[in-house]
Amino acid sequence: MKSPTELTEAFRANGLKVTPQRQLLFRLMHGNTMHPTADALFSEASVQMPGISLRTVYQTLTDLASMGELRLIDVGAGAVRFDPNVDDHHHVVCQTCGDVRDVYVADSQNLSIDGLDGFAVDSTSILFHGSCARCA
Amino acid sequence: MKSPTELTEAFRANGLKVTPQRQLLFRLMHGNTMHPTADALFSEASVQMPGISLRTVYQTLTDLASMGELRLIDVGAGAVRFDPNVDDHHHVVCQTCGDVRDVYVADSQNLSIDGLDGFAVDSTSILFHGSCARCA
DNA sequence: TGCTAATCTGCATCAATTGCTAACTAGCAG
DNA sequence: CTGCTAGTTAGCAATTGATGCAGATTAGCA
Ligand SMILES: [Mn+2]
Ligand SMILES: [Mn+2]
Ligand SMILES: [Zn+2]
Ligand SMILES: [Zn+2]
Repeated sequence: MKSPTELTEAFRANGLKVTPQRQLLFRLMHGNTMHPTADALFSEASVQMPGISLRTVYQTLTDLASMGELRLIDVGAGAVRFDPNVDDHHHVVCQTCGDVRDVYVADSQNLSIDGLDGFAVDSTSILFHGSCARCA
Repeated sequence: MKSPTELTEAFRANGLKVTPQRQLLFRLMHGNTMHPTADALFSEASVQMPGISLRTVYQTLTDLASMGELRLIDVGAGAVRFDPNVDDHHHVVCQTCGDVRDVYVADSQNLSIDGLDGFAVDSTSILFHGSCARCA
């Protein structure tokens, strides 16, 4: 994800306005490695800006995602996670505490795959399920 | 997934009863490659057994899953899919029509992975997103 | 044939997300 | 610096997928 300053530019360039709510979310997401849910972000944002709406959090995250600044991660349980890391990477989720961490997989393109005939693949997501060090 | 006859045995062995509703669902799921949702199965089941409850469909599918006879597949949009194929395999989903097909990935254990330190991995799911032949 | 624990149905509830709209405001034109 | 207006926000309703619950029903055994 771009920096808050760069996002300010990018939003205005797209005819979108830069509001205090959006700037706050730019800051909360920038460099965030927690893979937070919309609701978790809403809680954090509410500390600095009481009265901000959960709806606005969803809205802004969706905007950022459609601009390619965020990725949506579905770990198969509960709410979707938002990820400012748009590099090619994958995830591991702890099935006990729900923590999500980045995983980098080399040669994920060179897998020997059977069953993709007729399919044009756009993207691949690899999700590891397990137990983190703390929950071991 | 075991055959309807074998499941009848297995259910009784576990102290579970074998009802007409369950038998119907055993039959509908056996060899089913559609990766149906609970609701899709409910529709199919309702044809042969009007009045069957969606709640019963969920219940039975959950029972089968916890007996290891079914796998739950989350394709990241809409409802969970149920899969009688419990072999080690993965999936490709058409982002247009939602169709899900089996994919077999060789050497998925031998991936060169960075970021799993401290994590004990139980399972890995690989999901390919794309466009099927019909929706191309 | 009768008993009883398990099951089924139907409805309430829940969690996550999206739809809607009146009030508000960023950002530009004058 | 003002006023306008398209875009945004807050708050609440609605939707979707799934689970909780309880009274009526039934499989399976004595
Ligand atoms: Mn990530
Ligand atoms: Mn499958
Ligand atoms: Zn953990
Ligand atoms: Zn398709």
